[in-house]
Amino acid sequence: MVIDPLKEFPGYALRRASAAFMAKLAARLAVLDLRPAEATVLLVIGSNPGITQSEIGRLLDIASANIAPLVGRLADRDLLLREPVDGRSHALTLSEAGRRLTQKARQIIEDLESTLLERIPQSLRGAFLAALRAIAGANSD
Amino acid sequence: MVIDPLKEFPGYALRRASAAFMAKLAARLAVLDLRPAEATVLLVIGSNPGITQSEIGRLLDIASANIAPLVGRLADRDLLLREPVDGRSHALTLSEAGRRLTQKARQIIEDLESTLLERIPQSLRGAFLAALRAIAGANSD
DNA sequence: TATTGTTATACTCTATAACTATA
DNA sequence: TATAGTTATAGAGTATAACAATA
Repeated sequence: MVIDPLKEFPGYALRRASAAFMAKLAARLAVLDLRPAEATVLLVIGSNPGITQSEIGRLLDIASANIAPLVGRLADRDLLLREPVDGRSHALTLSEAGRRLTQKARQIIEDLESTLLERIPQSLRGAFLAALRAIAGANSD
Repeated sequence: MVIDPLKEFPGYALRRASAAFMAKLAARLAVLDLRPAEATVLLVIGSNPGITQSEIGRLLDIASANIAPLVGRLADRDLLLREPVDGRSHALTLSEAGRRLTQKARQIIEDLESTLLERIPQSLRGAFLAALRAIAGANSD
Protein backbone atom coordinates (compact mmCIF):
# COMPACT_ATOMS: atom_id res chain seq x y z
CA MET A 1 0.00 0.00 0.00
CA VAL A 2 1.33 3.40 -1.00
CA ILE A 3 1.15 6.12 1.63
CA ASP A 4 0.28 9.63 0.48
CA PRO A 5 2.13 12.09 2.74
CA LEU A 6 0.38 15.00 0.99
CA LYS A 7 -3.11 13.76 1.78
CA GLU A 8 -3.77 16.29 4.51
CA PHE A 9 -2.19 19.31 2.86
CA PRO A 10 -4.82 21.77 1.63
CA GLY A 11 -2.22 23.57 -0.46
CA TYR A 12 -1.50 20.39 -2.36
CA ALA A 13 -5.21 19.70 -2.79
CA LEU A 14 -5.55 23.25 -4.08
CA ARG A 15 -2.83 22.62 -6.65
CA ARG A 16 -4.39 19.38 -7.84
CA ALA A 17 -7.89 20.86 -8.02
CA SER A 18 -6.65 23.84 -10.00
CA ALA A 19 -4.66 21.64 -12.38
CA ALA A 20 -7.66 19.40 -13.01
CA PHE A 21 -9.93 22.35 -13.63
CA MET A 22 -7.46 24.11 -15.92
CA ALA A 23 -6.86 20.99 -17.97
CA LYS A 24 -10.57 20.70 -18.65
CA LEU A 25 -10.89 24.38 -19.41
CA ALA A 26 -7.96 24.28 -21.83
CA ALA A 27 -9.42 21.26 -23.61
CA ARG A 28 -12.80 22.91 -24.09
CA LEU A 29 -11.43 26.30 -25.15
CA ALA A 30 -9.16 24.60 -27.67
CA VAL A 31 -12.28 24.13 -29.82
CA LEU A 32 -12.28 27.91 -30.25
CA ASP A 33 -8.50 27.96 -30.71
CA LEU A 34 -8.26 29.91 -27.46
CA ARG A 35 -6.05 29.34 -24.46
CA PRO A 36 -7.34 30.07 -20.95
CA ALA A 37 -5.32 33.26 -20.60
CA GLU A 38 -6.55 34.51 -23.97
CA ALA A 39 -10.17 33.79 -23.07
CA THR A 40 -9.93 35.63 -19.76
CA VAL A 41 -8.40 38.66 -21.47
CA LEU A 42 -11.20 38.67 -24.06
CA LEU A 43 -13.80 38.55 -21.27
CA VAL A 44 -12.15 41.46 -19.48
CA ILE A 45 -12.00 43.57 -22.63
CA GLY A 46 -15.63 42.70 -23.39
CA SER A 47 -16.70 43.96 -19.98
CA ASN A 48 -14.40 47.01 -20.14
CA PRO A 49 -14.26 48.48 -23.65
CA GLY A 50 -11.30 50.81 -23.92
CA ILE A 51 -9.29 49.19 -21.16
CA THR A 52 -5.50 49.32 -21.52
CA GLN A 53 -3.01 46.47 -21.30
CA SER A 54 -1.56 47.72 -18.05
CA GLU A 55 -5.01 47.80 -16.47
CA ILE A 56 -5.64 44.23 -17.60
CA GLY A 57 -2.31 43.19 -16.13
CA ARG A 58 -3.14 44.68 -12.76
CA LEU A 59 -6.60 43.08 -12.74
CA LEU A 60 -5.47 39.59 -13.77
CA ASP A 61 -2.02 39.71 -12.19
CA ILE A 62 -0.27 39.15 -15.50
CA ALA A 63 3.11 40.82 -16.04
CA SER A 64 3.04 43.40 -18.80
CA ALA A 65 5.80 41.55 -20.62
CA ASN A 66 3.46 38.58 -20.96
CA ILE A 67 0.43 40.57 -22.04
CA ALA A 68 2.16 42.03 -25.06
CA PRO A 69 2.41 38.82 -27.10
CA LEU A 70 -0.98 37.64 -25.81
CA VAL A 71 -2.81 40.75 -26.98
CA GLY A 72 -0.72 40.70 -30.13
CA ARG A 73 -2.01 37.27 -31.08
CA LEU A 74 -5.62 38.34 -30.51
CA ALA A 75 -5.08 41.48 -32.57
CA ASP A 76 -3.51 39.45 -35.38
CA ARG A 77 -6.69 37.38 -35.48
CA ASP A 78 -8.72 40.60 -35.73
CA LEU A 79 -10.53 39.80 -32.49
CA LEU A 80 -9.75 43.20 -31.01
CA LEU A 81 -8.82 46.72 -31.98
CA ARG A 82 -6.03 48.82 -30.54
CA GLU A 83 -6.46 52.60 -30.56
CA PRO A 84 -4.00 55.01 -29.00
CA VAL A 85 -5.38 57.07 -26.12
CA ASP A 86 -2.16 58.95 -25.49
CA GLY A 87 1.37 58.53 -26.66
CA ARG A 88 1.96 55.29 -24.79
CA SER A 89 -1.35 53.65 -23.87
CA HIS A 90 -3.68 51.83 -26.22
CA ALA A 91 -7.40 51.34 -25.70
CA LEU A 92 -8.54 47.80 -26.44
CA THR A 93 -11.99 47.02 -27.83
CA LEU A 94 -13.50 43.81 -29.15
CA SER A 95 -14.22 43.58 -32.86
CA GLU A 96 -17.47 42.07 -34.05
CA ALA A 97 -15.71 38.71 -34.52
CA GLY A 98 -14.15 39.16 -31.09
CA ARG A 99 -17.54 39.69 -29.49
CA ARG A 100 -18.91 36.54 -31.12
CA LEU A 101 -15.94 34.44 -30.04
CA THR A 102 -15.96 35.93 -26.53
CA GLN A 103 -19.61 35.01 -26.16
CA LYS A 104 -18.82 31.41 -27.08
CA ALA A 105 -15.92 31.35 -24.65
CA ARG A 106 -18.09 32.77 -21.91
CA GLN A 107 -20.60 29.98 -22.49
CA ILE A 108 -17.88 27.33 -22.20
CA ILE A 109 -16.48 28.88 -19.04
CA GLU A 110 -19.88 29.23 -17.40
CA ASP A 111 -20.77 25.64 -18.22
CA LEU A 112 -17.58 24.40 -16.64
CA GLU A 113 -17.97 26.63 -13.60
CA SER A 114 -21.42 25.12 -13.10
CA THR A 115 -20.05 21.58 -13.05
CA LEU A 116 -17.49 22.71 -10.50
CA LEU A 117 -20.14 24.24 -8.25
CA GLU A 118 -22.16 21.02 -8.42
CA ARG A 119 -19.32 19.36 -6.51
CA ILE A 120 -19.76 21.71 -3.57
CA PRO A 121 -22.77 21.68 -1.21
CA GLN A 122 -24.80 24.76 -1.94
CA SER A 123 -24.61 26.05 1.64
CA LEU A 124 -20.80 26.07 1.47
CA ARG A 125 -20.32 27.77 -1.89
CA GLY A 126 -20.07 31.26 -0.50
CA ALA A 127 -17.52 30.27 2.10
CA PHE A 128 -15.55 28.28 -0.47
CA LEU A 129 -15.24 31.27 -2.78
CA ALA A 130 -14.33 33.52 0.13
CA ALA A 131 -11.62 31.11 1.24
CA LEU A 132 -10.09 30.99 -2.23
CA ARG A 133 -10.05 34.77 -2.44
CA ALA A 134 -8.43 34.99 0.97
CA ILE A 135 -5.68 32.64 -0.17
CA ALA A 136 -5.18 34.41 -3.49
CA GLY A 137 -5.05 37.77 -1.77
CA ALA A 138 -2.58 36.66 0.89
CA ASN A 139 0.25 38.62 -0.64
CA SER A 140 1.73 39.63 2.68
CA ASP A 141 4.65 37.25 2.27
CA MET B 1 -13.76 51.74 -12.69
CA VAL B 2 -12.68 48.41 -14.06
CA ILE B 3 -15.24 45.62 -13.97
CA ASP B 4 -14.00 42.12 -13.18
CA PRO B 5 -16.19 39.65 -15.12
CA LEU B 6 -14.39 36.74 -13.43
CA LYS B 7 -15.24 37.89 -9.92
CA GLU B 8 -17.93 35.27 -9.37
CA PHE B 9 -16.18 32.33 -11.01
CA PRO B 10 -14.93 29.85 -8.41
CA GLY B 11 -12.76 28.16 -11.03
CA TYR B 12 -10.93 31.40 -11.66
CA ALA B 13 -10.55 32.01 -7.92
CA LEU B 14 -9.18 28.49 -7.65
CA ARG B 15 -6.59 29.25 -10.32
CA ARG B 16 -5.51 32.48 -8.67
CA ALA B 17 -5.33 30.92 -5.21
CA SER B 18 -3.27 28.02 -6.48
CA ALA B 19 -0.92 30.31 -8.40
CA ALA B 20 -0.37 32.50 -5.34
CA PHE B 21 0.29 29.51 -3.12
CA MET B 22 2.63 27.85 -5.62
CA ALA B 23 4.62 31.05 -6.12
CA LYS B 24 5.26 31.27 -2.40
CA LEU B 25 6.11 27.60 -2.15
CA ALA B 26 8.54 27.82 -5.05
CA ALA B 27 10.23 30.85 -3.51
CA ARG B 28 10.72 29.13 -0.17
CA LEU B 29 11.87 25.81 -1.61
CA ALA B 30 14.37 27.62 -3.81
CA VAL B 31 16.47 28.07 -0.68
CA LEU B 32 16.99 24.30 -0.75
CA ASP B 33 17.47 24.36 -4.53
CA LEU B 34 14.28 22.33 -4.85
CA ARG B 35 11.29 22.88 -7.08
CA PRO B 36 7.79 22.05 -5.82
CA ALA B 37 7.52 18.88 -7.91
CA GLU B 38 10.91 17.69 -6.70
CA ALA B 39 10.00 18.30 -3.05
CA THR B 40 6.72 16.37 -3.37
CA VAL B 41 8.53 13.44 -4.98
CA LEU B 42 11.08 13.43 -2.15
CA LEU B 43 8.28 13.41 0.43
CA VAL B 44 6.57 10.51 -1.30
CA ILE B 45 9.78 8.47 -1.47
CA GLY B 46 10.50 9.27 2.17
CA SER B 47 7.10 7.90 3.18
CA ASN B 48 7.37 4.93 0.82
CA PRO B 49 10.92 3.56 0.66
CA GLY B 50 11.27 1.30 -2.35
CA ILE B 51 8.46 2.92 -4.35
CA THR B 52 8.87 2.88 -8.14
CA GLN B 53 8.57 5.78 -10.56
CA SER B 54 5.35 4.49 -12.06
CA GLU B 55 3.77 4.29 -8.61
CA ILE B 56 4.81 7.87 -7.90
CA GLY B 57 3.33 8.94 -11.19
CA ARG B 58 -0.01 7.36 -10.42
CA LEU B 59 -0.08 8.87 -6.93
CA LEU B 60 0.85 12.40 -7.97
CA ASP B 61 -0.70 12.33 -11.44
CA ILE B 62 2.59 13.02 -13.15
CA ALA B 63 3.21 11.48 -16.56
CA SER B 64 6.04 8.96 -16.54
CA ALA B 65 7.80 10.91 -19.26
CA ASN B 66 8.07 13.83 -16.84
CA ILE B 67 9.17 11.79 -13.86
CA ALA B 68 12.24 10.45 -15.61
CA PRO B 69 14.20 13.72 -15.76
CA LEU B 70 12.86 14.78 -12.35
CA VAL B 71 14.10 11.65 -10.58
CA GLY B 72 17.26 11.82 -12.66
CA ARG B 73 18.10 15.25 -11.27
CA LEU B 74 17.56 14.07 -7.68
CA ALA B 75 19.72 11.00 -8.30
CA ASP B 76 22.47 13.15 -9.82
CA ARG B 77 22.50 15.13 -6.57
CA ASP B 78 22.82 11.87 -4.63
CA LEU B 79 19.57 12.54 -2.81
CA LEU B 80 18.15 9.13 -3.67
CA LEU B 81 19.24 5.65 -4.68
CA ARG B 82 17.85 3.59 -7.54
CA GLU B 83 17.96 -0.17 -7.19
CA PRO B 84 16.49 -2.56 -9.75
CA VAL B 85 13.66 -4.72 -8.41
CA ASP B 86 13.09 -6.53 -11.67
CA GLY B 87 14.28 -5.99 -15.18
CA ARG B 88 12.36 -2.79 -15.73
CA SER B 89 11.36 -1.25 -12.38
CA HIS B 90 13.64 0.56 -9.99
CA ALA B 91 13.08 0.91 -6.25
CA LEU B 92 13.72 4.45 -5.02
CA THR B 93 15.06 5.17 -1.55
CA LEU B 94 16.31 8.38 0.05
CA SER B 95 20.00 8.67 0.80
CA GLU B 96 21.12 10.14 4.10
CA ALA B 97 21.52 13.54 2.42
CA GLY B 98 18.11 13.03 0.84
CA ARG B 99 16.52 12.38 4.21
CA ARG B 100 18.04 15.54 5.66
CA LEU B 101 16.91 17.68 2.74
CA THR B 102 13.45 16.11 2.70
CA GLN B 103 13.03 16.93 6.36
CA LYS B 104 13.85 20.57 5.67
CA ALA B 105 11.45 20.63 2.75
CA ARG B 106 8.73 19.09 4.87
CA GLN B 107 9.22 21.83 7.45
CA ILE B 108 8.89 24.53 4.81
CA ILE B 109 5.78 22.94 3.34
CA GLU B 110 4.11 22.47 6.70
CA ASP B 111 4.83 26.05 7.68
CA LEU B 112 3.25 27.33 4.50
CA GLU B 113 0.27 25.02 4.81
CA SER B 114 -0.30 26.43 8.28
CA THR B 115 -0.43 29.99 7.01
CA LEU B 116 -2.92 28.86 4.39
CA LEU B 117 -5.16 27.23 6.98
CA GLU B 118 -5.10 30.39 9.07
CA ARG B 119 -7.01 32.07 6.26
CA ILE B 120 -9.90 29.64 6.60
CA PRO B 121 -12.30 29.56 9.56
CA GLN B 122 -11.55 26.43 11.55
CA SER B 123 -15.08 25.10 11.26
CA LEU B 124 -14.85 25.17 7.46
CA ARG B 125 -11.46 23.55 6.99
CA GLY B 126 -12.76 20.03 6.65
CA ALA B 127 -15.35 21.03 4.09
CA PHE B 128 -12.80 23.13 2.21
CA LEU B 129 -10.42 20.20 1.84
CA ALA B 130 -13.27 17.90 0.84
CA ALA B 131 -14.39 20.34 -1.83
CA LEU B 132 -10.91 20.60 -3.31
CA ARG B 133 -10.60 16.83 -3.44
CA ALA B 134 -13.98 16.54 -5.10
CA ILE B 135 -12.88 19.01 -7.78
CA ALA B 136 -9.52 17.31 -8.29
CA GLY B 137 -11.15 13.93 -8.53
CA ALA B 138 -13.80 15.02 -10.99
CA ASN B 139 -12.17 13.20 -13.89
CA SER B 140 -15.41 12.20 -15.48
CA ASP B 141 -14.97 14.69 -18.29
C1' DT C 1 -0.01 -7.61 -25.16
C1' DA C 2 0.64 -4.59 -21.38
C1' DT C 3 3.88 -2.23 -18.46
C1' DT C 4 8.13 0.42 -17.19
C1' DG C 5 11.17 3.58 -18.31
C1' DT C 6 13.41 6.78 -21.44
C1' DT C 7 14.21 10.46 -24.95
C1' DA C 8 12.73 14.10 -27.70
C1' DT C 9 9.74 17.68 -28.47
C1' DA C 10 6.33 21.23 -27.88
C1' DC C 11 2.98 24.13 -25.49
C1' DT C 12 1.39 27.23 -21.78
C1' DC C 13 2.17 30.16 -18.15
C1' DT C 14 5.27 32.76 -15.69
C1' DA C 15 9.55 35.55 -14.51
C1' DT C 16 13.41 38.72 -15.30
C1' DA C 17 16.21 41.92 -17.70
C1' DA C 18 16.91 45.45 -20.93
C1' DC C 19 15.12 48.77 -23.76
C1' DT C 20 12.23 52.73 -26.04
C1' DA C 21 8.97 56.20 -25.69
C1' DT C 22 5.95 59.03 -23.14
C1' DA C 23 3.95 61.32 -18.95
C1' DT D 1 11.25 59.81 -12.21
C1' DA D 2 7.54 56.89 -13.08
C1' DT D 3 4.64 54.57 -16.36
C1' DA D 4 3.30 51.89 -20.78
C1' DG D 5 4.70 48.97 -23.84
C1' DT D 6 7.88 45.80 -26.22
C1' DT D 7 11.41 42.24 -27.05
C1' DA D 8 14.24 38.54 -25.74
C1' DT D 9 15.09 34.87 -22.87
C1' DA D 10 14.61 31.39 -19.47
C1' DG D 11 12.36 28.37 -16.15
C1' DA D 12 8.72 25.26 -14.69
C1' DG D 13 4.96 22.18 -15.38
C1' DT D 14 2.61 19.48 -18.52
C1' DA D 15 1.46 16.78 -22.92
C1' DT D 16 2.22 13.62 -26.81
C1' DA D 17 4.76 10.49 -29.67
C1' DA D 18 8.02 7.08 -30.35
C1' DC D 19 10.88 3.66 -28.72
C1' DA D 20 13.47 -0.27 -26.06
C1' DA D 21 13.30 -3.65 -22.67
C1' DT D 22 10.74 -6.56 -19.80
C1' DA D 23 6.64 -8.95 -17.77
